[in-house]
Amino acid sequence: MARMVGIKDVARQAGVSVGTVSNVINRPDLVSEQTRIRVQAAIDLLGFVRSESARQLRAGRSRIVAMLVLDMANPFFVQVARGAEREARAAGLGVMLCNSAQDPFEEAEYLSLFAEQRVRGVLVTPADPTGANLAAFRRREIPFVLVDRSAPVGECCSVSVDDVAGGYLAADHLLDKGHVGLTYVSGPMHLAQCRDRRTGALAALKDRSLPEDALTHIEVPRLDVDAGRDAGARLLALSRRPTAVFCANDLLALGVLQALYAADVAVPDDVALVGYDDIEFAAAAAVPLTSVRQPAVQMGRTAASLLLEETGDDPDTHAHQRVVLQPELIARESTGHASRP
Amino acid sequence: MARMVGIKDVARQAGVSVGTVSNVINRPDLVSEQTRIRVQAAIDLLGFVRSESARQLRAGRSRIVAMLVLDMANPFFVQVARGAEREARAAGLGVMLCNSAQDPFEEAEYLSLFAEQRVRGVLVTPADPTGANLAAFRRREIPFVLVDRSAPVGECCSVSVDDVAGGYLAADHLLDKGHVGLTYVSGPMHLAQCRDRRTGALAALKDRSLPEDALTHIEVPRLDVDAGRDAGARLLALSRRPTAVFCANDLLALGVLQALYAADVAVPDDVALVGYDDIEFAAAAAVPLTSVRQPAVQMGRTAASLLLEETGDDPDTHAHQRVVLQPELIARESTGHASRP
DNA sequence: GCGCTTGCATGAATCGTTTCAGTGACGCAA
DNA sequence: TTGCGTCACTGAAACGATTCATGCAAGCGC
Repeated sequence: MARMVGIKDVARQAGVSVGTVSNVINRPDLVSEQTRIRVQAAIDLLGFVRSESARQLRAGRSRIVAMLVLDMANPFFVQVARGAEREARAAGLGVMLCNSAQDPFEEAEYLSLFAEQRVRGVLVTPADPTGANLAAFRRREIPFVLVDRSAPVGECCSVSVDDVAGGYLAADHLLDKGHVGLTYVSGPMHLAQCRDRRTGALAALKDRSLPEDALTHIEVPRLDVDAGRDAGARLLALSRRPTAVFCANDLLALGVLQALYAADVAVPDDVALVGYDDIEFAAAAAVPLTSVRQPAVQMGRTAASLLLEETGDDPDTHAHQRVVLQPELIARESTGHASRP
Repeated sequence: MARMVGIKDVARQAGVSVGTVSNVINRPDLVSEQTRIRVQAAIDLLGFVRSESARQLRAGRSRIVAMLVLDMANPFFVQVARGAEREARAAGLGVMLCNSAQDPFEEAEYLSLFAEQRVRGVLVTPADPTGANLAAFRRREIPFVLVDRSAPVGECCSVSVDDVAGGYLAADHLLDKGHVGLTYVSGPMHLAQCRDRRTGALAALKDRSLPEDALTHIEVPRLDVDAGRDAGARLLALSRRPTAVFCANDLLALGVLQALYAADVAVPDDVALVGYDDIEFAAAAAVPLTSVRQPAVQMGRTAASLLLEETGDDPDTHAHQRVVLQPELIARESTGHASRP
């Protein structure tokens, strides 16, 4: 590979100093029109591309923000990423998207990669339940924003969706349809997500004076379609099969739906089903899925813009914020049409 | 933000020269055990993180490979990315994943970002049908590998899947089931993908001495679920509704499936349906989808390893390769069980 | 004791930018 | 003419690592 052409080569070619070339690129108003044109011509002729590493070495930080998500196989996170990416790119920053796959070790690896890269900041949905990775990261003083998690106190910015409200919406909708009990299918309860949605569902029961045990609970170890199929099988094996099911996530719901279909249990006539996230595939399921929509794109956008503010030119005006967005119920066929007494 | 601690600070703290610190980090065997320990202690004490920009400024290239995919909302590409990521990370390289969203302009933006970053290389599924973006990129002499496309000649490496074979598999399977004609639902025919799969389907017809017009064709502008729904509506409106449908992509197939379901057309009894890619949601559809599986993860892995070879320590031993992987048919319920006469 | 090798450590040069104090040249007012 | 300000440009220092020629000391054989 031939030696890279640098700013010096351009300067020689155009017959000016390196400083002038730099000015043409970064502050063209300081340069006379005629020199500007000459330098620009030299740049084009030589095919000069400025070295980002050199400029960030000087600047002390890079023009990249990193994003670390839990599960790229879940379209929900892809949406969040899309929102964040759009916002960051509008501000002229590159986005480095990475997948921790819920593995705290991978997460740690990536965080130290980001530290070495001196990224501008990080958008992260933490995978490590102990918080040790983030604590270590905080020491490096690289700004980060929690995504889809709410921050403990005012230690950092966070953007999340009100999961209690979402759980309430889902349960309330099912109760509206006339069901008097429901089953909650969730992932591990050490996830705040899963806990909060259950809390919301319980609140909906309480508001109708239904007892707490009107909510049965099936817990599976992961939040994907396979786990949903297992949950479906367990549902079908219950002595009293529920008439209403609320899943902590659309992937689970799709798995449950498939298990029910395979067992010839009709949705929504025999069992009504509600998912969570409103991913595209929820609407596209053979029985379109009622789901709690999270403003995923907006979450990504907001997170990115908080990060941009925190890492902006006057950093001290920034106060950490805790943004909580509201979910919305999207009713579709999986919870049926008529209400039953 | 306090000044970053640099290698000089570590050197002072440990009472050695900067060169020695660098050696401790990069070639520990050149340093005596006792100095090594002392330096390591200083590193830990000060929380030193080496600056990647400085080292890549010296080294002339970065330790990041970029990956630019067409559509991150398609789980197929997410799988490919996962394979590539795993391979690259095993070699100690970071992966920067970006989404061109099929927009040639976005693609160009990203490619110049990569050039400025002096990335080690790029894995790319091109979005620009004219090839102008890549041609411009080639001039910068940054190695790249085409993913899910086959390279024109020996100009660069490429990894793709044999789409003609895939189309053949799909059509052959439907014909096996007793159908004597089929409809092909595809995206824009300027995509090689869509063309080749059709070619394969035609070959299958020919092998059974069926006429070419036994294949009808519905073309939609994009390859997503929405477009699939449209295609489904158009299918239903046909005067002679087909008994077998082959979609160029699972997203299309899911859309078609949903449209059929909404119109009370039974799958597979009234219409048999085959998708392409075998994404997770294909198996999870209410009628599990027969699909042509592409070895997505392997494609990513292979592409990454070709890139690693090309950018390795002795580059001249590298000859561009054109790897073509074979697809596989996964039969599920959407094409039914029994054969019909 | 001398020359030789070996093992460790040093410190300056280097990578490609940005930035900033300085240098001329020029016009204008005193 | 001198002094001053403005404009366009220059050239060198800095950023933080890696690398390499060099130095120094100790060990070894003769």
